[in-house]
Amino acid sequence: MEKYKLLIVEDDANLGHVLREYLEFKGYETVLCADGEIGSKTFHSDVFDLCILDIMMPKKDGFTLAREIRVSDKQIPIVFLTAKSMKEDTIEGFRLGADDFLTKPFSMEELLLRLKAILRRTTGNEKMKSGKTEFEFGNFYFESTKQILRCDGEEIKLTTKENELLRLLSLNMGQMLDRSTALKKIWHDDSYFNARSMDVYITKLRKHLKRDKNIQILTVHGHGFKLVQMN
Amino acid sequence: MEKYKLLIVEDDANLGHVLREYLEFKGYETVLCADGEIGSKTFHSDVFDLCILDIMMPKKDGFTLAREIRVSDKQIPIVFLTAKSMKEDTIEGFRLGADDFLTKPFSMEELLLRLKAILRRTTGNEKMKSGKTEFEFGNFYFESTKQILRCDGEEIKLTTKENELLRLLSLNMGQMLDRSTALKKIWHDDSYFNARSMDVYITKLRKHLKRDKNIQILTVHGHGFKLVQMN
DNA sequence: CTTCTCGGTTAAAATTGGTTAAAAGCCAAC
DNA sequence: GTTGGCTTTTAACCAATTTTAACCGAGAAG
Repeated sequence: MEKYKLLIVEDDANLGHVLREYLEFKGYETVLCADGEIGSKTFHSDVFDLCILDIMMPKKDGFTLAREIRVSDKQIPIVFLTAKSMKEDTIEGFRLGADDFLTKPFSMEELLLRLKAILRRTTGNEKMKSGKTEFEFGNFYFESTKQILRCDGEEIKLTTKENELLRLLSLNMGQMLDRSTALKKIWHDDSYFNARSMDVYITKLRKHLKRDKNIQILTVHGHGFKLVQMN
Repeated sequence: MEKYKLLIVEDDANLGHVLREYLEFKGYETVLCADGEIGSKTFHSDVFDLCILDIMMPKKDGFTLAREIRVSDKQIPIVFLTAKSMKEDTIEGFRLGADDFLTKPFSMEELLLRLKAILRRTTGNEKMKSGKTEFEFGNFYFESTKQILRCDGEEIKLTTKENELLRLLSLNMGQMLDRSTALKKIWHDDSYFNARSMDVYITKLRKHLKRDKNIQILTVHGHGFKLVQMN
């Protein structure tokens, strides 16, 4: 059984520590970041199922971070923690696609209940992201831990980069995968040459995916790519 | 029952001695290092379950050491000891993925409780690392203390290096083993020739592992290797 | 329609890894 | 000490992966 992976961004070391301890004890995998900037870097270099963001933080506040996160990921649930129950905050937060709000102080039990509710809701749609390693689409069966793409009994061995790129595309099946998101997660740097390199790998993947013409990588000009099933 | 193995890095000889004495009495195996540099060397040449690092130390402070440790091992729990309850320290520590903080003076009982909590949490995920000497995967049974790899009643005698490399891979079954981590732990130095030597041993291990085609060493280009079970 | 940017494809270059064999090192028996 | 067998390192060559480069075409903007 896979664990959900949570990104916690909280500058109060005590609260952060307590959150982390409690949620890990409850069976979640967590990554704790001490401010918004670190939170941003961490988000862009890993895959999470949910984000818990404090609003008031040094360097980069929770709303700004959420806005950034939404650019790369339209769906990931975001829960805000806020010290005062300011109405403006609440409104702006929901506008950004917040999935929940907790006003400090809150009980750990309450947080847990809400997380469960959100994950139950979203898991229905698209399943756990972080731990997902096997995908099925068209005639393909893709096992990313083994770096293997199967198609009608045939076994295609993928190289490391092919594998990572196809995994990101599969995680976002039907949705657009942003160019710079992919570059940051796989090449760890969004530069001209890495972008060209990524194009080369898109070509390679398209060649592999030719085995089922219903599965295609569409390009969203100026923004990214999208893995889709045509039927 | 195996013992957990703790790395203690503490420059105060008295405190270090007390810590060591107490924790060994409580059933842990410990290695005590007197400064950050020795701590670094020791970490890279053995396998531990948890690190206890003093922050202020001569030659190399605890944070710098933690940063180094995190490069090779993203998971190992790190507990910091700090003389003053400086907030900056705390924040920087958590950023690095600290699992706990203790401000001196602390009671041995408190330390013990916290260690137990952390080890209970992490042992769930990935089991005790340091003391594990026997592994089972596919048709193989690998006894690293005896340097023997068994497969269907057949007994393959491993050389020292083959044995150490297979042990590291087995400890990280399914996860990537970083090239430089392996080089530091087995060859004690990450250099060009040692890297080539390691490649030779990967070839040797692959030959041995051919007996069960479901067990494979995958290469993660530019980063390392991964022992996986294909079914 | 023209121009400019962005992406697609292919091939060459650079880097990294795999395999084999020979050389060097080590250790124990004689 | 010397010999012989085994382990480890070095070296050379080859193969795979990734990056860079060049060229071309499609799509957006004016």
